[in-house]
Amino acid sequence: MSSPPTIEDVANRAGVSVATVSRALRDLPNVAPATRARVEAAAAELDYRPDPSASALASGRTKTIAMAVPMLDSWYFSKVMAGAETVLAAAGYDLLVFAVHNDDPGDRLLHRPVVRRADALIVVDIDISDEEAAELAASRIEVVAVGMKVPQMEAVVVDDHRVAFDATMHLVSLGHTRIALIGGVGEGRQQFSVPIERRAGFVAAMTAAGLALDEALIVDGGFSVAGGHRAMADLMDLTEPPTAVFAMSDEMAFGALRELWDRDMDAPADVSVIGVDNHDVADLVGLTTMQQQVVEHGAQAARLLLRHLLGEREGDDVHVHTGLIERSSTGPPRR
Amino acid sequence: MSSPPTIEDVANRAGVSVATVSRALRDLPNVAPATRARVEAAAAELDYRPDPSASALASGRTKTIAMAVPMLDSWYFSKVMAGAETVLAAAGYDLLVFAVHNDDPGDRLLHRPVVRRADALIVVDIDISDEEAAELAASRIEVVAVGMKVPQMEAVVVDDHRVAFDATMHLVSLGHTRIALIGGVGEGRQQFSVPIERRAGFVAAMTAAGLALDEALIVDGGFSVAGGHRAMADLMDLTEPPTAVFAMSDEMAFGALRELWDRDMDAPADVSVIGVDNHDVADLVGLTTMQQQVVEHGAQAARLLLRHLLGEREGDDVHVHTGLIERSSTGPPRR
DNA sequence: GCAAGCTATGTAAGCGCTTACACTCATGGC
DNA sequence: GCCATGAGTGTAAGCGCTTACATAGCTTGC
Repeated sequence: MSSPPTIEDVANRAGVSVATVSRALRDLPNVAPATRARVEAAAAELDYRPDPSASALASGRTKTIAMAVPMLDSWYFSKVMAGAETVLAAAGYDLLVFAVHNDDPGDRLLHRPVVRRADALIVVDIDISDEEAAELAASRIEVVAVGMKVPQMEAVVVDDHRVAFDATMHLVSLGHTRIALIGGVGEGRQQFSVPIERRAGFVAAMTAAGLALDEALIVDGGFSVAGGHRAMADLMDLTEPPTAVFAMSDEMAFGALRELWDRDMDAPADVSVIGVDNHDVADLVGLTTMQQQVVEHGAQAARLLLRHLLGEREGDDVHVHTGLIERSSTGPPRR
Repeated sequence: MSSPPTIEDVANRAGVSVATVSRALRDLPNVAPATRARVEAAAAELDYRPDPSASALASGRTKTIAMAVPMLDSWYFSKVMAGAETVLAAAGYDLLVFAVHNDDPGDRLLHRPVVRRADALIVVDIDISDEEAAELAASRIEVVAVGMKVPQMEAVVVDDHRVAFDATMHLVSLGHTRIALIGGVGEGRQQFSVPIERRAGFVAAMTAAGLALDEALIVDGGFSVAGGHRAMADLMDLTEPPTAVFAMSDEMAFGALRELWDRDMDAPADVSVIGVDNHDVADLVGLTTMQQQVVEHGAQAARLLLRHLLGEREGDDVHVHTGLIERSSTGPPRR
């Protein structure tokens, strides 16, 4: 007998029907304790594990959660993924991950075969059109968003407006008046709320502080180290460069720092730099940042989803908080 | 009709049998071009996508690859994952990821239900006993290892002995004689070849250089920033601290640098530090390192696996190479 | 012109589960 | 003592595909 044991093998060995085996092994009621024990013993002896495909086909539930991210090899997404996986694994769910490139607008989530494999979907920072959101809401699949806000979809949300406002205000309070923003919207992404909200928060803070808004100081860093590097180069090439920079992510801030060092400049002596995330190495390079509990974002999304799958839908977003961590990359402007 | 269309709906609409639909949609031979076109049109009109569970149950193939890593939120693993996902997605396979904590020896891979969902398994830096390796080899599941060498299992391998030898020799060539090793084996991991080989390479280089081996200079950094930090603290507290450190990973090297800076010391002025990986921020902090094409490790593993699944098994490991990237964290010892 | 050999298609038997429904006994209230 | 009740178990019908096998129609060679 080389192929794996089936439920029938277990039933024969335990001397009961397959239905009883199915019930016993899934802890359903109406199974006599003695029978349950016999079934469990038989299953253990045969090293039986139910076939997930068969189980999914018969029950309609896959016990799998899919997770869509713009890219797999980024610090933020791997943290979110880790947080979700821990919670899901504990609940007996498996995690199917896939990348959806935000710059490919034809790539509709629901058209991905992978989504059919899952009971639910966690979307992280994916640009979703209203139309697609409606399609998702109408589908069989439960969806929870992380990071961005999509109409009708529950989410683990950061108050991005406030994060940006606070970060900018930190620079303002140090005395800066010429403050740049390194953000990123990118080509295909229209609805992606994170950069939009953070930009709005930045603008609100500048306005609140009575500071002029110079469009030349708002540049795109594509949420990557390399992008932040380039963006900072552009800023420093201006005839009147900024004295402080708010980067929408630590990775872009790293790139910005790198560019300063390339120019034999330093933070905060020449330019103050603040990021968002509290990346693992932010501490190492002394980056002031708005801390996020990123692993917790994933864990919360997973918990929210599990509640949905149990039918408890209270329709409330989960709000996660941020806070300023002051390190050595920000300080008063040079006079 | 709220539930998704089935193959039967497509068959009715196209006026053929379900068998023909199945064949037409999977590009099998012996389908008349006109019929195929009609089936494809019907499928498109209904927005039909086959149910993966049903397909898996009937065919025995899930079109899914599972990937086991010690943890999801580490730079190295997320890169490997990304490399594999890109290749697998292009071939129509989905990626199921899960964490196997190396310090839990009771956690056998084959006993994980998740593995039953997959046609094949990529294991990355997982501590696998010979017994478990044999069990895997005998199973229905194809397995490819990344990073570590397991008997009977094809792998994407780094010549870890050489990496360590070369890194150590770089320090030796700069004139260092008191060289420390920050590595990591950890409790439960007995067979995990990466630290074992790297340690051997370190020892070989020291011996080749005619240098004394001081066991006090070999410390555990657990392959994390925090662990490297602690390890470096222990080293610097020695009555005779090292003048150079070889850390088995960049993340541990970052921790080591951090500890130096905490002590108002610097690399390479006080201690030279070299790592392995060429982590995204290694460049930023000027870390000398042994470069690895980590994304490529995952991609190669995926390609190897796809070949296996097509029945082409040539039994050859894929070797990936490393090279020294000299930056500012290494230099001659202070005299 | 006909058997042999194709190609194109259909028929139907599973794949290994879950679950609605039916059934058999105990048990208990009256 | 009888019927309603409910706990424990079995029977069997799917779930939506894949695929071995059967069949029907066309070529082709001689």
